[in-house]
Amino acid sequence: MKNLNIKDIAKISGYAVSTVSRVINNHPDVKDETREKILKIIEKYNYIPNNSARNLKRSESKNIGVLVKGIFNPFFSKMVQSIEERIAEEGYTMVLHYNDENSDDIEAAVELIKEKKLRGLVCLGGNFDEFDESQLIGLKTPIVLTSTNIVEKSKSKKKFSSVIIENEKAAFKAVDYLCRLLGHKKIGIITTGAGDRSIGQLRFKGYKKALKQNNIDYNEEFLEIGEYTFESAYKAMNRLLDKDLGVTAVFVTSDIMAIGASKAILSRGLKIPDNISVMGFDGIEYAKYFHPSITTVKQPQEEMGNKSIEILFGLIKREKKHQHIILETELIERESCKKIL
Amino acid sequence: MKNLNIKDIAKISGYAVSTVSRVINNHPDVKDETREKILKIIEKYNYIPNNSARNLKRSESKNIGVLVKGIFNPFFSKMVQSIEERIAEEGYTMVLHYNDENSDDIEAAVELIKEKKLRGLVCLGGNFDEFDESQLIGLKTPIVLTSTNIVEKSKSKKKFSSVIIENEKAAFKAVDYLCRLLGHKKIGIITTGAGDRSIGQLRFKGYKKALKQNNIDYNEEFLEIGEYTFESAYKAMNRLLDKDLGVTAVFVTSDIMAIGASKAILSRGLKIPDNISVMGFDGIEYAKYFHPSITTVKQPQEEMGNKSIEILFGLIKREKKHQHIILETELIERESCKKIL
DNA sequence: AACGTTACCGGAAACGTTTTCAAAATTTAT
DNA sequence: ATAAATTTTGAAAACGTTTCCGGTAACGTT
Repeated sequence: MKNLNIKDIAKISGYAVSTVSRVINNHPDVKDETREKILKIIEKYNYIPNNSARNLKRSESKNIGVLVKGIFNPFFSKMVQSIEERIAEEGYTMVLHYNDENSDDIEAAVELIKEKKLRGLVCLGGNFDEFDESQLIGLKTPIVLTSTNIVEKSKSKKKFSSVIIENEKAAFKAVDYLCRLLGHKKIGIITTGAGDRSIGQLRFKGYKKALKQNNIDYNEEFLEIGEYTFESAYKAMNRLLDKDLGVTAVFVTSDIMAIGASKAILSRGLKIPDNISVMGFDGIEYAKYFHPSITTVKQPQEEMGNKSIEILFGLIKREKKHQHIILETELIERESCKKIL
Repeated sequence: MKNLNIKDIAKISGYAVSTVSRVINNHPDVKDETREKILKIIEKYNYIPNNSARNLKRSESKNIGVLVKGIFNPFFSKMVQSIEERIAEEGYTMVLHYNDENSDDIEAAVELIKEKKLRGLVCLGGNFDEFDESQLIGLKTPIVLTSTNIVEKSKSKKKFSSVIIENEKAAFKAVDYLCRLLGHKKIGIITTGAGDRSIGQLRFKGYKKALKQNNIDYNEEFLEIGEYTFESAYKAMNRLLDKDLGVTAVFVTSDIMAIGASKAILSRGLKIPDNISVMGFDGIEYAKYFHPSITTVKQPQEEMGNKSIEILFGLIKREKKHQHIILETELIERESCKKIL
């Protein structure tokens, strides 16, 4: 029992192929009565239009790409999930691609678009700062950059959309909280460091700014660099502790890493927050269920995902123009930070 | 500068369309010299074949579906990632679909296959026990079921492949360890409970069997049911604790849940493992970095992913038949369990 | 009654490939 | 050298849709 095609349906129903086509695309030019009839037959014979043929004909696919940077960060998993939902709802299909830590993101994006004939692309994370916008110039495929280090270039014609948080500002908020409200003076930092304008470095800037504002000298001994993994942060924290600097707090620029760092602290028999306060970043669920639960700066994940896909569809349907959206973060006070005595 | 098609390349190169087609599909029937020439031109003009057209013509796509059950379990994220890699390597594209907790998995699978014209499908998790194999009967699309509750039906013609662990046995191992090696007698259990033959229930059986083997009576007060989330396990553990049964250990049938449960214990000021030992299941990375790190039964995630995709490609290329593979689990001793005094 | 509109429908030409079949070119055998 | 076998190529027919371009039928208007 091979799959039926539109011709079969046409034959069975007694109408022409074009009419059947019109009903599946619910084109207005068809009488209600015949629409009914044809739909009934389609239903009965369980006919599913061949997508390749459609796409070929329309020379466009119903594929939306999601390019996610970095391995295994639950921060993204959640977003991917809700994005997939929305994509499916709209009748599109999601093609997901992971991009490893050290590959050129913009290149991967362009490649993906061309190869998979994408209708749109959302990039989750990654380094998109100093890329050459001219690479995007031929593409009519809309791109939205989410949770990246992009910064709005004032006058340039927008070739993409973005939805981001202000990393520097958010980091400032976190560290300022540590200094000003909780009275810490010796604050370590564990961040990530690929590129001068990477997210990790942006957050690092916020850290320094907060120190300065609170009249604390920055000491580069307090800085350790890691990657977005438990393990690397665990090691980084151990290095920091080994230096015996007497830090009373540490700002870790991702929750995953904050957990790794906390584990290192706890494993040495130190107490959180009694001996050291730990401040995370991201707002993943894990952080809440660590013990002690981790104080963090929450990025509005759901909103970021929703907004991104909303913008993307606006673009695809040509109802809207490119936009740059900045979302607010929220400091969530939990158990891992406390006032210094 | 619109995209070139095969005709353009043919024209430019001076060969016929069919010859160009042969070189892109590296068909043997073409002289090395002309292959070279044509490849050079393809390269130069950056020609990418139109997938829709190919698929249409070959009446098959290069899409491989991955249907993952349940929301947000890092246990799966990792597998998805490595699966995606392998799929991409083979020149296929992954279409990922999440299936929520309470939908019919087999139905979703069949739907997905038809709609997206999949070349193969791997299902991660889900309930596939008592499904009607006849639903698969028309499909030539190979399916491999991974990490599901499927059990090999002896004589039935295989309509699918599977790669699983023996849940009951693995759970037995965990609980037996608690009883026999560590001397616990009052052991709570938190598991999941959709359906009588769900994974959670299989593990529950292993729990009961271990108790029996160690001459411990099963008391149904010791059982709490939850879902695969931190939150639900957190609550379940609190319910269990509220009953004041004097449990000295608890077996939680997923690491995510074990963490939620641990958090509940710790939040009450109880110590792990001094007051209560916690045994997890799955072997996700987070369990290692929780404090105390959680003793668990590790499923070989990477191997499961690799094996699944290997089988799938064997099937797609018709080099192999359906297989049912059972992988071994490993009990990883960490800090959360200790001998009873 | 004749006309112009409008609503609905059908025919057929694309879309960009792969593949079959046969022809042309080349090699090998005689 | 010629024939036979082999390798390499080209022409053209699909694959299953969408859509343009007309055509018919039904309707209202004068």
